Amino acid sequence: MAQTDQNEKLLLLDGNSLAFRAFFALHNSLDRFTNQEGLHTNALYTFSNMLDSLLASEQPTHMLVAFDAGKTTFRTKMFDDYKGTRSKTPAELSEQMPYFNKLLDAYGIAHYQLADYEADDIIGTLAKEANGEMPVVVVTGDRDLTQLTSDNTTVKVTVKGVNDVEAYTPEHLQEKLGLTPTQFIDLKGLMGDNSDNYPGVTKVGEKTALKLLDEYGSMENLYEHVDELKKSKLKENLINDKDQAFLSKQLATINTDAPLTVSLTDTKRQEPDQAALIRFYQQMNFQSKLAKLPQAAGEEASAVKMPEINFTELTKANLEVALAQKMQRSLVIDILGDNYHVETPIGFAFGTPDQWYYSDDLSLLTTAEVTQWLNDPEQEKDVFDSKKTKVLLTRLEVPIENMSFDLLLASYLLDTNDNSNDLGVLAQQYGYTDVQTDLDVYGKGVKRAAPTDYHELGEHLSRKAQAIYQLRPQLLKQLQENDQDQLYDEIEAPLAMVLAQMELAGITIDSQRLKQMQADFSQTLVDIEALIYEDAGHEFNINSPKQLGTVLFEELHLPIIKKNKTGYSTSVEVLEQLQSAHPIIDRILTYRQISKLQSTYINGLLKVIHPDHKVHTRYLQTLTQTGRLSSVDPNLQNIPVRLPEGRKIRQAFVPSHPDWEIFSSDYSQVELRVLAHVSGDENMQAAFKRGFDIHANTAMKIFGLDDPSEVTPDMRRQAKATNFGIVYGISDYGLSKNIGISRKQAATFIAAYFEQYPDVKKYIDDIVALAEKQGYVETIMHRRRYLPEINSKNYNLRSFAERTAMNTPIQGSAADIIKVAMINMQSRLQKENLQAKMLLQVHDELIFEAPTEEIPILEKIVPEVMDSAVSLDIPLVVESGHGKTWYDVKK
DNA sequence: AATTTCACG
DNA sequence: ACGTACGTGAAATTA
Repeated sequence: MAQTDQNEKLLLLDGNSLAFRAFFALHNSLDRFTNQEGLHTNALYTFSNMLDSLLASEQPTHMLVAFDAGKTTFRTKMFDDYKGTRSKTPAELSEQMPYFNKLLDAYGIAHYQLADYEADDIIGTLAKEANGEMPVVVVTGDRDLTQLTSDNTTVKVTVKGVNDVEAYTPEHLQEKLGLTPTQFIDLKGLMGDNSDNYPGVTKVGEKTALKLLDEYGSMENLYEHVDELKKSKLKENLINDKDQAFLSKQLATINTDAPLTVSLTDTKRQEPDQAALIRFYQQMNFQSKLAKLPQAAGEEASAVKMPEINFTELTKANLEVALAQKMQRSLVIDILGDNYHVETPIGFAFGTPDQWYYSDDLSLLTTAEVTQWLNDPEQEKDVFDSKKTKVLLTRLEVPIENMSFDLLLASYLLDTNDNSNDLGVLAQQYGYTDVQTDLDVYGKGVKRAAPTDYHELGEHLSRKAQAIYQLRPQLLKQLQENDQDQLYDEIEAPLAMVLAQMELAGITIDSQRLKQMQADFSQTLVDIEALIYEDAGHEFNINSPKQLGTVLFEELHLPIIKKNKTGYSTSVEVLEQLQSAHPIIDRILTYRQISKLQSTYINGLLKVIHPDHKVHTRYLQTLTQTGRLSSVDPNLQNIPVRLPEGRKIRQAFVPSHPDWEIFSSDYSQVELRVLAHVSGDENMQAAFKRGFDIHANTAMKIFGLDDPSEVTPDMRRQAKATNFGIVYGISDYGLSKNIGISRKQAATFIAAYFEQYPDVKKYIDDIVALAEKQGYVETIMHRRRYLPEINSKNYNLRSFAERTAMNTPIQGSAADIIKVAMINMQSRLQKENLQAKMLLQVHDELIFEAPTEEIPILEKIVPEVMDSAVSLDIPLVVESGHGKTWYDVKK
């Protein structure tokens, strides 16, 4: 036997199966992946990424990609209907198939197909040949190939998408299914294969087949003893389908003696042909792949580089010429990081495709010429992020009007999934490839900086401006086609300006108050720490779930309630169940609570206070999948309120002037009201129209009570959880876990709920069906969320998509409503000439500061504006409160 | 960079 | 037979 060379390794890929996986991995962005010739490229793109990552992780010296040769094989001769029910390969994939070989040639990787044989047989034959020569790794999307696994061969099967693989060795196969590789074939023989369309034994699926094999070892032995089985349907089926079973087994068996015209030596990897690779990437429009090529090749790539554009430096001398005519222009102002409240721009560019102007001299922005242009409501400005642009210019004390197109906002509305904050990435997705990403030009981490070459900065800024200009018509048209132009024009675009003002206003922090709390908490933490160490018998890091797990479950031997990926779970949920078991638990819970407040809220907030004594959050308007805002740096949408200790943090949020107050209004039960509206459920609508307590009302209904007085607090609590559950896309298991009842009882609740609110049930069923049919769901304002996984065969993915199909129209419509209210509110404050300022939004709540004398006015107009934001079948109810600090705002 | 935990609606 | 609530952001530890 030949000596096994430690360094040699053969990698065999199942080409067709992986091409399929690659195609469907990016199926939802199919139309974004086309090249200049209109060829779809998604499968090729994913496949080439897959190659890169496999080459890096496996480092094979030998490699071959096997493909199926055609429709007919020796198997179809044995069984006419073999793969007979396979649906036709989508045309968008077929057209890509010829290019896989070109790609592999450029990579220097062998590929092979053989008439009458499938890719499996080629792989099996080569794997056998390599036995004793070098180890083999097979990568496929098809679990059937696990029959090839041996001491020499590992079979990696893609789990989801293309990046996750499950590695099958004989040991793993044994562990997972209790089978040897040979028994796997018997498994297929007994159970058949739906996708390959061979039958196996009637009514025998994986479970039954595994049981039989566990008992009898093989199909042959099973049939020798089939008479001994006791009389049953199973026995009958086994006997009747015996021939079918053995035929299926034959079909499932991979032929490891295929008459290949290639051998192991032909699979040796060749040097990649860089020039061919570059040509291929260019033909396919894979800009990101071009960019990642090694240096030498990269230079070659940029030698054939992007088309020319006209850009020149803006100076005092050409300023007047640059802005001479009134016209639509695009404008780009760049900073290196994310925080436009503190960073200084590195440069800007504006103009039209005829001529772009750029500069890093910010003082040019404050010249009369530029200011006049920016401030002219008759001249349209196209930008990438209008809120950011507005804030940066405001900080430079330059007013701006009429940013009529915001590429970032528009693309977010079109598809929340494929949105990106990097213009370069986004432009590429829309097939516009003449612009680099910020990552490419500015770098990342400590190396992030403006290019040393000023000209290069100018080109990048100009190309970005050009991309905005060129994408505008395309995106506006798509918005119109989606019936989303109102959502853009009347909600998101004006909201961006409102948010800019709120962020700029900021909210004042009483840092003395925070520091005082900091000192108190420090002392408390030291005290509890000592007690915990005493309980444990030694010191350890309480903040480390790992160390805490060791102390609780190995040293103190407390019962293990739940595990996670890395070990024992120590979450509140678990600790609460252990509370009675040991005094250390209560102390840990207190420690956790205080240390959370200390690190996230006290220290966290102190870190981000500006010299004006305020924090200026950034609202991310284009992030969430539902249309909500999110808040970062700091997050002001999760300031503690539920527990009394944490709630005190709110005492540090104060008005910016003495004799002013904090004022706040929130919607009462918006999401359930939205549900009542969109479902049209009469019972639920009646409860809201009559002003009932909705949770008590639900309690009466599901517990079958006649009078609200019979509702106990616990019944109301359970009904409330059920109401929430419905909004989240309920399951009996989830509800039972949440309110601590049995699953069966939870199921009864849900059934009673649907009986009492029948149209809610109907709505849930209908919206899922609609999502399956059209691939997306919508809010009342036509905000869209695509759910590509709604028809997935994977139960988890599909279930998740179904729950989001139910939840998104509700959460998203509530977001629509408060956004409208915010826009109306801002103009109302201006119209009434009030000093009051809108400062924060927390999903269903708006927070203001105002001189004390304006509070009575706010008490009238804020609820008025909020409850009239949209007109629903049921009224919207708003509750308000005010006080010296945010803490003192009680409703 | 990933994981765990916990704060909010 | 299977594994579950929806949407977020930040801090700390660990790898």
